[in-house]
Amino acid sequence: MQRPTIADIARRAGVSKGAVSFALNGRPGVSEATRARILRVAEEINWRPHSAARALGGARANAVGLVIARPARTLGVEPFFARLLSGLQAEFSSQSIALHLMIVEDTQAEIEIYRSWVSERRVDGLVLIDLKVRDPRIAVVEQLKIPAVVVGGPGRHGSVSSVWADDRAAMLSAVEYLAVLGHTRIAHVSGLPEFQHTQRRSRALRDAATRLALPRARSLHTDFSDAQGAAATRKLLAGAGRPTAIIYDSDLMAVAGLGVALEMGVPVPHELSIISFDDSVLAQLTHPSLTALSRDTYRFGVQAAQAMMAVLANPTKTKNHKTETPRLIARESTSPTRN
Amino acid sequence: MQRPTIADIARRAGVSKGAVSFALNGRPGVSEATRARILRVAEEINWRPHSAARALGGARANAVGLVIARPARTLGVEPFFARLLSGLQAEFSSQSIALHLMIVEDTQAEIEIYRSWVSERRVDGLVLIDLKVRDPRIAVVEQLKIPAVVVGGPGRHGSVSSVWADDRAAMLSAVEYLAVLGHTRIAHVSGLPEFQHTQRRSRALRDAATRLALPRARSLHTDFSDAQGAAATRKLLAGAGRPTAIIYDSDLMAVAGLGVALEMGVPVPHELSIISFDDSVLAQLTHPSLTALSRDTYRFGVQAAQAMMAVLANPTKTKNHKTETPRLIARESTSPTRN
DNA sequence: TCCCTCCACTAGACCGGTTTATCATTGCCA
DNA sequence: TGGCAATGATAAACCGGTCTAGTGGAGGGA
Repeated sequence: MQRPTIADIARRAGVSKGAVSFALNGRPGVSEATRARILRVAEEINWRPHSAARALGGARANAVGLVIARPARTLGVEPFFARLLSGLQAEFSSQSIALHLMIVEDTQAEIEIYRSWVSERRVDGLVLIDLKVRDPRIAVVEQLKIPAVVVGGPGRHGSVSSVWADDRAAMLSAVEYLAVLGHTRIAHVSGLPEFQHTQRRSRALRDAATRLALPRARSLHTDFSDAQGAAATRKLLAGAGRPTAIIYDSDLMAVAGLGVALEMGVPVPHELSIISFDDSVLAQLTHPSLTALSRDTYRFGVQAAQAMMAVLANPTKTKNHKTETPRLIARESTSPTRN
Repeated sequence: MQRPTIADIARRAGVSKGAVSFALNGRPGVSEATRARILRVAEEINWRPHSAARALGGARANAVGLVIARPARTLGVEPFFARLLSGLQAEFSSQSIALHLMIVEDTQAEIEIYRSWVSERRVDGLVLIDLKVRDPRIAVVEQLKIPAVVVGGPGRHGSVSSVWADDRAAMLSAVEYLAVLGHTRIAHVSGLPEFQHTQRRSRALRDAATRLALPRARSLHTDFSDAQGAAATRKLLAGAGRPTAIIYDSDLMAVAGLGVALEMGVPVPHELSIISFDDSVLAQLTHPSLTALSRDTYRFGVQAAQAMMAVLANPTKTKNHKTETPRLIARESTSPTRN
């Protein structure tokens, strides 16, 4: 027999298709005895649901969509994505939900994909990452009426649930730590300025600088690449009155920056302290190892997935989940100023 | 109006559903004039195909499945996966094919997922990675009659297409390079022994050792984690007659090994040369930077995707695609022996 | 005993496409 | 002019489920 269908089950069990459907989906309408018999027959002939047929009737796709709008190569270089992805997937897997993944060039293409996935019923929900300032995707998912979770709030994301970490508090703790060590000239090599988390970090730095009366606390924007991270470092270290401490928005850039410093003959940590705003093996394997604002990105992914499943279960109830604040792990790349 | 269907188009264009279907799929059965009119109406009411309805009729799912059977966390740590994934996805995206991704615990679970995806028509094809010796998945995909591509042949993968790199030649080039530099005690910190590529590399090392009359050419197996890479290094360096060169099966382990060597006071490259059997920023950012067998993993992913699409286009025609052989890029971690 | 309700189950419509069988025209050739 | 094939289009079946309206029979209360 080709692929068994519920009609086959119905015939063998001597009942109707409807009864089989009820039995297989655990809903009332059949007696326990009949249900057991139907389930046994289904097992016997190794029946599997046909997702397409189910979806036609308006049922779940059992998949969640994730679109990444960055150059495809960065996915491979940036550890953050891979770890987030594995956390997301691990949690979804436990509910047999697959991840529908696509990498596109820009936000406009991302929105197109959302529209087509939703209209084709390919996914039950969407996970949005890299929340931007005035992000156009928010309006789109609200209009499409599809359950969604934003990774990286809180911000203006309307009625959409979010999962976020307190970047501001993390940045403040890093600056205060450096201030206690005697640093006054602190620089920040940040990511793309249109991202909300980049803005929050930059703003936190400015606020802390004002409060602690630190001069020259400035943020240099990059595209998150190691190349631009290195270039920013070179620029910072070449100028007069160079910083005694640099905070990098990713471990990749921090490692690149460390390389530049050593290459330029600036000893770390003796003349330059380095903090990475993200932790991974990368930060731990360098010499000196990097002081980092550490959080469990894998777990962050797990929490995002849980938030998604909560919204799927009850689309009307949205919520902002605050996750653990990245906390400073002091390693070898920071020390008191010599002064 | 709710979601427009072809029935809506048919009504507005004054034709039948069948004609609309023919027109939209560019097949004969309608005149050019009618086709143009139908397409215009479809455009007007912003019609999108309903993938589920299509799939019911036996059409394409426009998605390819990838299951990774390793602990979810390694996906985030191992740069190889992420780069492969981005290459795959980039190529698939160009044909609007999505990647259906799932991470599972073991091969058995992986096989279960294959069965359910295929029977639910969720995917048009499968990409298999981490080919093992006598891999049970091969028989499964052949039995399921689903187009598949194995990443990392050649080996016993029956009628399934494969994409592979010549690990053997790469390993030989690395060993010969070390031999020319005067190294005679060469060790190999490898990955899981059940993987075919691990075996090919170990065997190539043994063969080269025999041919070049090198004593003590041995392979130590690990699980690819940085922890086991470090442990293997510690073991190698602590013993008497320690190796003067170590080849690591991944850049992650190589970086971890480098850390151990420096920690144990073994200067690199003066007393120990290190080669990484995989290249990435990781290998380039360390000090000293790592000599590596480099290949474009992103491109490897692109080629795997192309092979997949070739099989999708013509399932009967399978082929083994050999990709570029990793070539040695000499950096700072290798030098002649002092002798 | 009659009527009503509840339960277990059935028949069949339905979801949105694809595909096949059929039909009406038209054009061509003998 | 008749016969036949090719063309353009239609109606209806079909894919494999879900879901709703409806049916028959058992049980309970008056």
